[in-house]
Amino acid sequence: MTQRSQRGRRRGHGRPTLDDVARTAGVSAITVSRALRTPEKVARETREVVASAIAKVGYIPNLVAGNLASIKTRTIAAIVPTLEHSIFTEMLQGMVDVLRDEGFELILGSSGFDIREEESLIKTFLARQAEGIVLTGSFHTDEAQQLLARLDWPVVETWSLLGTPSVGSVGFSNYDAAYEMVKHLAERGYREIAFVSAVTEANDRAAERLRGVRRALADLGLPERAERIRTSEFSLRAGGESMHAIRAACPETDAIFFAADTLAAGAILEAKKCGISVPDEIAIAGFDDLEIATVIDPPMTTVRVPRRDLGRVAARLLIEATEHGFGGGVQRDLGFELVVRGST
Amino acid sequence: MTQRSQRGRRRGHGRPTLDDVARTAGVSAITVSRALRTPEKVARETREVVASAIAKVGYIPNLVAGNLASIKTRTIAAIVPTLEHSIFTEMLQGMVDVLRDEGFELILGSSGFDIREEESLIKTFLARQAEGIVLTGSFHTDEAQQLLARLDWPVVETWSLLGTPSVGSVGFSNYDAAYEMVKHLAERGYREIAFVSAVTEANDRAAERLRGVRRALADLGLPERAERIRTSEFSLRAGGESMHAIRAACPETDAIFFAADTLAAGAILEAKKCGISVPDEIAIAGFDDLEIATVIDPPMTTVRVPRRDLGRVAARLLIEATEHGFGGGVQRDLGFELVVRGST
DNA sequence: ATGAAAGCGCTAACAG
DNA sequence: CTGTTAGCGCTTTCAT
Repeated sequence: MTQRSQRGRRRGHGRPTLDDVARTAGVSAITVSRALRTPEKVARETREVVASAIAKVGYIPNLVAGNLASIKTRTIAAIVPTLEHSIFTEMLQGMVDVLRDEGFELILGSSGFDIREEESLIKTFLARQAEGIVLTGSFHTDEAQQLLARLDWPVVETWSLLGTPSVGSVGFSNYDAAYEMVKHLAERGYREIAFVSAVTEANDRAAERLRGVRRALADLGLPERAERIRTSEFSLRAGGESMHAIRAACPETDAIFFAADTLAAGAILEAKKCGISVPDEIAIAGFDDLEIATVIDPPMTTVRVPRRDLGRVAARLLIEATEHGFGGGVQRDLGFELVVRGST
Repeated sequence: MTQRSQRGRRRGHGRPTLDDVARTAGVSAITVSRALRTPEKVARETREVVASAIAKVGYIPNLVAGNLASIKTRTIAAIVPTLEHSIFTEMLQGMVDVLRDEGFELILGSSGFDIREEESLIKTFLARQAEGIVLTGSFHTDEAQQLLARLDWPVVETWSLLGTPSVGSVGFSNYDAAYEMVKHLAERGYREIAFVSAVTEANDRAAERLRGVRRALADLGLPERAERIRTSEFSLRAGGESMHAIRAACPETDAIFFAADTLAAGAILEAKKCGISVPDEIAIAGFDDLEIATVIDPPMTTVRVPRRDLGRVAARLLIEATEHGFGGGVQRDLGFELVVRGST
């Protein structure tokens, strides 16, 4: 029927194609294509013939060819800083949940908190024709930013509301959240407050939280001391170590606000181990509201952030953008919630 | 030059193509392609002309077209049960690390511990021409198994060594690990041992661990009581609840082996809260060796598993298989390590 | 070192 | 409801 079958294959993987199905069903290729993608446009009888031909030859559609022909890939890319923090993987789970429902697939990249690597991943995902890209935060390389702007590629930023990505931002105010926490600590009577964050360079979330802490300290007339503003690795152990370091440098410190529950939980565990009473000797606050915040003793005051919804909303925005166009760039403030528990 | 440019575009996304670059560089499309993929086969001078043409028109390669033409996608798919357990996301981080180095991309699926959903994801990833698939465990639907076998598609199974996937298995013996832990508990003098696992249906890892526990109890002449063999949700809270439930049903229980550190940690935290002494009143053992096992008080006896390496080795096996063929199916036992700490 | 021609396997466009 | 034709944008094959 086709040239290919008469001359024998010269390229290709040798697996059955639409043409093979069409030939054994006695219809044209486009009819098979329709039977698969828009069955309602194909006669019931034809559909059945096609279905059995598909089964007979063991046909599996080649979406790469379909994607090329239709200029649509139904693929969304996401770039997260790491797969080792559950806040990001929970967001990804939210994304995957809605993408799957809508027939999209997820290509995943992990940048290691390095915006140069992020840029490289973006380029790869553009070449792979991802129909949308989800980024973490709003801080990227100039080149990445310019590239995406020039191409007007659909982009959603998450965890922050500071950027102006083409499709939109889905996040909350890291500044406000940090500000609120310091305010809460002040209201509880703590005056010698320390702040520990994990990564800060090229991380606008961390930078905003720090800014919020500083502003709140200033507004509330509380002392800010450089020895009490620290960064730390991301681990339970590092949380405990930071606590000790701060208490060594500034023994009068009465509260520590950690920018991640993992750090704060590490501090609470370490405090217990050393017989340091929380919150009497030192108050501890976290950020994220991981499950451990609820079961640790004392339960931890923290900031609840809607990580799974971040992913869900980001995915929905992007899908809608690819299907109905986009413009302007929306801002979805999913908010945060100060959760006060016994550790402060 | 081309038909397309003379008649105006009728399809396509309108972005610059290889032909556009070729035209502005005054060379043929294939030369541009070579300059990009095998620069050493193109004259220095030509390369430079091409490079500036690429910059001038703002060309971005379309890998979908390239993939179709070359019948290679440099894409690997992974299906994990959930993105909410760090053991799986750490494995994924390991995969991503080597895939990226080798110029492969990761398409991600999350099955929700449902092998029917896994089957559906497999079909999608086949259609998307993933060059290899990484699965979790060796228990899949019959249809999925038959499909993969019939197509002889490159598959690696992780976390288990029980299956016979086309490329190989990367895991450890869940049976032996559980057996060893019970043996350890017995050696410590515990005789009334409980076992709590998370999901068990369609989960060969959990099933093997249970089998190992039973066999060990029998071999060591220890009592096995149905009330002490439980399944539980996966959370810290559920770990604590399971501990209480077991102690209520069998007060003589002197040790609980949890099939996940998260459960065990929840039990230790809850025990402390209730003034139950670990390990004196009840010993607690876990599985995974998450960081919390090292910082909790008392530190937790557990089984260390090489999650990151699981991903790395799986990725390498698959890449090698796609590049140099495969046959037989190798077995990579990455082992486990019993880590004895203060909780037993 | 460079090019022409012929696909890769599918779908959009336009009939009928 | 079904078919024909012409690509989608790239790489393979075979020349030169």
